[in-house]
Amino acid sequence: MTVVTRFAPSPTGLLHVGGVRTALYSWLYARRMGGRFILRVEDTDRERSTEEAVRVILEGMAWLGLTADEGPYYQTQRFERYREVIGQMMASGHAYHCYCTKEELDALREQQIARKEKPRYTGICRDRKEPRPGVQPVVRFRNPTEGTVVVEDLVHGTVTFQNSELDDLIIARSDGTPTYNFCVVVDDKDMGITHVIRGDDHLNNTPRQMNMLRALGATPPVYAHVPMILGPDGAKLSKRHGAVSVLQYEEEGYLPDALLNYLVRLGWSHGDQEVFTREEMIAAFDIKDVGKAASAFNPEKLLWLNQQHMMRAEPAALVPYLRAQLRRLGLDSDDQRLLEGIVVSQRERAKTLKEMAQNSRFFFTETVDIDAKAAAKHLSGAGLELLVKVREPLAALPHWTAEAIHGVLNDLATALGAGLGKVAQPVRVAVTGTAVSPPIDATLELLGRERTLARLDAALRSAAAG
RNA sequence: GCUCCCUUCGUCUAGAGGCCCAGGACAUAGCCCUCUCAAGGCUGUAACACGGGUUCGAAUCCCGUAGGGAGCGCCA
Repeated sequence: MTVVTRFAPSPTGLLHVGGVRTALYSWLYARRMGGRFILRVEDTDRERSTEEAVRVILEGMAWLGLTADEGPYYQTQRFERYREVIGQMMASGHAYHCYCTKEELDALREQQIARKEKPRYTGICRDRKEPRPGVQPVVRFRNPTEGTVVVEDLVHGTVTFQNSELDDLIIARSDGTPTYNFCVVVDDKDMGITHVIRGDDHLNNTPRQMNMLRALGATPPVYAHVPMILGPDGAKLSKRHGAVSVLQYEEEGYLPDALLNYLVRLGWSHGDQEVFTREEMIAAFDIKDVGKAASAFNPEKLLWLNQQHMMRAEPAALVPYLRAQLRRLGLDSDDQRLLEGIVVSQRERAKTLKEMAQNSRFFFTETVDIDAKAAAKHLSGAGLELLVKVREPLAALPHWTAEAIHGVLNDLATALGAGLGKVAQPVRVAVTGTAVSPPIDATLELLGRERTLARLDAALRSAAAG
């Protein structure tokens, strides 16, 4: 049997890492099993659903490369179908009209809470034959009153619920629109979902959904309820910590594969392996290995993984991401050799592509502003003399390569009886404006001879002027 | 309140009765490497929530306790 999974977000808030992880697990499982992955937008709550949230879902999934084999489907476009199924259930007696008013139900709930009981609908209208004048009824599902519902959950194991704990939930509001738990059931059945992988906040909904599925003559799918993600502080994900749109991570310069890698390891592991390519994830992932406990989001580890992915990637593959970040800084270049060179020399000193772009500004500007502290330390008397001494041999180099540049600086250091640092730092400051950069030889090669010499001259001039 | 779920280093996890005085990773401390910053290497600090059982033997099985979470809506 072909595995069919789905990701069914509701566009009432922005897609964040919690949602992404359940999407990832569903996607991975489908890929691993050679099945299909469906995207379904659960937008039945027209009040709270927003276009912006839908956009983030679609763009976020695209950015992450979690491509769906089917969809996106929208529940708001399936109302016809839901009405039809409600009709069937009414006809078969699996559903009935309930004429209790909201006020009556609220009162009932209050009484139950006062009595320290679990608030629930008691089935007042179950056997009602006549309509109640002036009240638009809702439709309720007639839940079995006895026996148990057993969920064989792939992550939690066997979970048993008593039917007596379940009440008759509303499947259609008085205005005729269907409710969430009902739509899910109809959709999962119609779309042939074989494995429902979702947040464990839905575990309590599962027995009702299974009962409805059975009432419709369907066999319930296999369920896997994955734990939620907590903020770094161990509390529920908040706006302040982690509950931001996934697209925020793109802006911050994270690689989609790194985010996915981080998320897949949050609650799942495969031996001691920490870094996974997409293919490795697919090959190694099994929903059965997912842990049961909620886990805290750790931004530092994400950062580390992002760098690991940058260091392992094909440099050319990172160029488009780097350019996107550069453009944000108002910089750009189509010099592929330069961009790849920057990637190679900067990726071990940047955790994100944003940081890489920021650290690489000096490659793209005509001139540089020299950091005052760095100048004071490295461009004082001795430093300036070095700039003078290094200028001529650099200008005279037949081939402008890192190797040749290294030779010049090394020879000079030897001649002065000093370490390479004595020579490299003044040059670095003059040329990059700061005391930190990739190795000086690689930096100069990428920068090019003209700009190197021009910056040495500029540094000497401004020192003379100042 | 009721029902359901969860509990190994600060964090993510390995561990399915002896291989564990608990392993890996991030973070953190120290050292090494070194032209800066990194990256990398090495070393260290650091955990089985608690209490009872079962067993020759328990992080692993059972029972409680505590703590955390979710659900209980004409929200999803």
